[in-house]
Amino acid sequence: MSDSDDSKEPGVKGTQTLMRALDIMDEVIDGPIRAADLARKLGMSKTTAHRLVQALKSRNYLAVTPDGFALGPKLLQLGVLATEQIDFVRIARPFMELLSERSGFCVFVGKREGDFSRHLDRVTGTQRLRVATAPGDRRPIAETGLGKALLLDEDEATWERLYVAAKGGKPSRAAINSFIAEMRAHKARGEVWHDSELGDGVRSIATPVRDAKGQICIAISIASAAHYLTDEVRATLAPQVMRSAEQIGAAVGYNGPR
Amino acid sequence: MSDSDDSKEPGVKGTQTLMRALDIMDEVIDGPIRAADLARKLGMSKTTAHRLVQALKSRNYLAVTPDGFALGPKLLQLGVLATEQIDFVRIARPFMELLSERSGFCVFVGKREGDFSRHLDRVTGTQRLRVATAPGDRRPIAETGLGKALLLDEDEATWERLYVAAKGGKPSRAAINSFIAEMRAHKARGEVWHDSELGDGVRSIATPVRDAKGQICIAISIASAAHYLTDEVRATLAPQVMRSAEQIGAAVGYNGPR
DNA sequence: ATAGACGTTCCTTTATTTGGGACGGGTGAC
DNA sequence: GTCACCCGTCCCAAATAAAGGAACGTCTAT
Repeated sequence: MSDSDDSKEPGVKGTQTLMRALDIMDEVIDGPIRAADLARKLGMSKTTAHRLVQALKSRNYLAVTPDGFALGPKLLQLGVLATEQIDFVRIARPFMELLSERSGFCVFVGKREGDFSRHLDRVTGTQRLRVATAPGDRRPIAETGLGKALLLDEDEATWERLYVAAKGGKPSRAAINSFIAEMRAHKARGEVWHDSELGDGVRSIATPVRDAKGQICIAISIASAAHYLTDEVRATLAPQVMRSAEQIGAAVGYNGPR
Repeated sequence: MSDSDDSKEPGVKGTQTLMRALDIMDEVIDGPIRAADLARKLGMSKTTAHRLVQALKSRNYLAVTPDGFALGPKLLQLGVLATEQIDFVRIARPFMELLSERSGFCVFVGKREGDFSRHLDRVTGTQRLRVATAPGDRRPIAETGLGKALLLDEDEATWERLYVAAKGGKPSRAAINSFIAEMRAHKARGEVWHDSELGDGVRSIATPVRDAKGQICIAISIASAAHYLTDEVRATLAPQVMRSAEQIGAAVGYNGPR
């Protein structure tokens, strides 16, 4: 299965050897595979497949198993280091710009910091009215759409705790239950539809982005005044936001629910 | 930091392009680096470095940052998948065989399973007297040398809990304290020196193996009758066991304490 | 304004990679 | 038991792919 490599990648020229080796890596992703099978699948001679596989193995990018070649230990190392080096914001940027351009709204990205959400970056849309939230802002996580998106994987006890924390005082039982009910709806939808409780008429659509481990690492959102982001507009935009989040997820290695 | 790649790797022939690309990956491991610097460091023309870097980037093995090139999102994906595919036992095998050959003793490998340690594999040494533990055996984790090695990163409360669990009944406070004191010594040494409390005269030297995340993933041990594994022999073998564990760690991507 | 550094593109030469072919070993069928 | 088939491995001549010199545009620091 997997996608047969039909597409003639535009690929940089003058790197056939490298590209073929990386093609091999892509095949091995699907599980251990025999060198001879690689040659067939990728349309190269047995000799070439053999040579590349040996090279990859000598660098520990591949490991030998009784079932053929599998991903090697070097990838464990690189994977961990990549996690430290990768800057999710930078990767997300181009997708955010695209989303902003298409929708005309401001797009935000943020991550969780303990019980808070930190706004990391934004792309200002063409909209005249701008939401004031600036990169760097930190807000109680249960208070913002972005924050709530970051919480979709948490359990209800955590939702309650953070909601209470966000409210500072002691919200009524009814308020808490109402919040949890909303969160359930967001979770079911996979996307947060947020109306600010501050009465400033700010509305947002926020969606979590998942990393290679399937965990929520950041979230993106579109925010504007309810005047612009009407129910109707929201219904139109919601799928777009979600698609953008999915694309960013794919860019950071998310493989989809498994 | 890291070994400068001075050595003319024996490397498979007919893969210059691939090797150079992987050399680039190795350089990028140390942090974002500029294409021109890569060309200098690796002794290739700026053009070549540029071409390879572009190719790597097009496959998401590298990402662009303001500071140069960094590890890319593809590695996140591969890292996670590799974790699932990699068979620690298979990787450890050759090192265990070497250790067994050099020391003459039985070598074991095992992993943690909750509150138990599971023996996964062994290499039978030249020793006539063999320790009965067979692959597949499961023992209370605080009861074996291998198990204790797997616990070196745990806190003292956990040590106590597992010791009590291993003892079944309620060991005396003195026994518990003595166990914890021993564990402290093992931890400081980075290696477990174990004498069976079962009175069967079994002795072992066990050392944890760390994975790419620095976490203890498996442990290896040498075990034999105290008659063979005398204090003197143990002192000689201990460093060998530790070196083997370190080599296995390196093979699974451990980067050393950071 | 100038000099240096970086990223990028183009083009020719060269050396690297390619793949056919052959060998040895292992496995299963007959 | 022999035979046929498929695997991984090795060798070598041919040809293609990759190397790198040179030149350009841009940006920054001097």
